[in-house]
Amino acid sequence: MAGPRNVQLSLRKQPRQARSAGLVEAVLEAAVQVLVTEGAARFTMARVAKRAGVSVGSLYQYFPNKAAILFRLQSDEWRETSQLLQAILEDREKPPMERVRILTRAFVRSECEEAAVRSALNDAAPLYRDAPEAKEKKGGVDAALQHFMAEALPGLPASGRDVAANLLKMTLGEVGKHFSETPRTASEIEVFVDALADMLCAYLLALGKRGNGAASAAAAAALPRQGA
Amino acid sequence: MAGPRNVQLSLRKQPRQARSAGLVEAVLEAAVQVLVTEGAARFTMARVAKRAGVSVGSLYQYFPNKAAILFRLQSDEWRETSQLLQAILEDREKPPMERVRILTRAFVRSECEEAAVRSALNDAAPLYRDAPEAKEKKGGVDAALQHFMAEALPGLPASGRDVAANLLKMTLGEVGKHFSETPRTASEIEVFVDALADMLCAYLLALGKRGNGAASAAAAAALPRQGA
DNA sequence: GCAAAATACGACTAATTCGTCGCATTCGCT
DNA sequence: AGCGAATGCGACGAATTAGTCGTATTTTGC
Repeated sequence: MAGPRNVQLSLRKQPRQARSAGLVEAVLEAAVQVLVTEGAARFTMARVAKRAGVSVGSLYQYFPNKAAILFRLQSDEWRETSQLLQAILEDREKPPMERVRILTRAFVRSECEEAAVRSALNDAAPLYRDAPEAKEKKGGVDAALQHFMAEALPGLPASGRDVAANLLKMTLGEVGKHFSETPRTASEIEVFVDALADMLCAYLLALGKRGNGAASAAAAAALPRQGA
Repeated sequence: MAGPRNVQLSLRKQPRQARSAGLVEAVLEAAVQVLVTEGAARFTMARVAKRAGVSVGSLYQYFPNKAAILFRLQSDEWRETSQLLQAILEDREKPPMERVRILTRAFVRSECEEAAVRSALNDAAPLYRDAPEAKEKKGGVDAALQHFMAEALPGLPASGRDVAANLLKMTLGEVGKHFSETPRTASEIEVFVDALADMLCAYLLALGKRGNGAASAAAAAALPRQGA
């Protein structure tokens, strides 16, 4: 198998003074810019340091290695979009299907707005993907999605809802990745986002109509419930 | 932006003698093994040469650079799955929705069977992604998909069919990628593949109903929900 | 103001890796 | 056999880069 051996992703030292906190901020900002302007392959500690107006040694005061910086950037992105999506899912004012539509729009839009960063981060993902810290970091929306599915498809057994929730998350995430990787015009995006939302809604509606099918419940039982 | 500058992906020289043709084969096979056992990051010309029992210089006789080998592997994969999917799409014996289901199954299954190679190739993709040769190489299934959509959704305008076809391809491809990257048990895969097929079928059916009820109503009736 | 701790610096090392080049070997052919 | 072309070889040069370490500077607590 593959995999770098540097598995330390957490901060090496907490910044205690104001200047060091500022330094960390500057580094993260510079890292984004290096990623965007140079691409993942040319993302280098030296380049980040130069762009941040800081020395290489200072970088290593707070980040144990290159992967740690990239992982931090990815984590921040995840947290932000996670909150965004969560808020949409929990807005009980709107009917479920409309929420799905809004969610899709919001997600793909955000993916496209920051396409350059996301795409470069994806390219760099192998560097931190196998680290233990990275394993559990993505479960922000899961709980909200669970609740949403329970609300939208009450007739379905919990196992079936889990499958649907996972499929939804997976589809949205992966297709979103694709959007960040291949540039499109605004109008193309509009069209595709609508189609994507159509697809997701059609699936959920079909599930709802089918109600609690025995067959799907049995099949879904093979899947481990998520959460916790 | 990003991007390596080596844009030469085609063979540097055609092998004219039997031994050189064998060498190219050995190299490609060794490349796959290096990719699988060492991962994309440690994919090196020296390692490929060693594994193939060949010298570095010989590698460069036929491949202008590292990216060329990787691109060749990717192209071969594309060609193979392309043919597989095309055959399924063109099998007019079966009703359209069943074809979608079979297609989904076949695609995800192939993605999982060679998960290690595919995943590593994806990690290495940035090396050859931006090359001009890579731009147009993926259009193998497009024509077959067009025909299929025309057959399955005759009531829809051509533009709508194009969007749907693209969304289908995109979804299948990206979700497939996800399957190759995150290992799962066989039963988990079964469940997800069924759900994915459900989603795609639900989408197509919804499109059919919206566009023109008559022709696609027949297709709707043929929806096989294969549980168990 | 002063000592100790925190922070910042950047030259340097060690390692890796791409791709070349001149020379050796084998093949196809007469 | 023997000649030219094709093929194979691998040491080597050049470039890049992750991460360290001893030293210099700044801040904090008093």
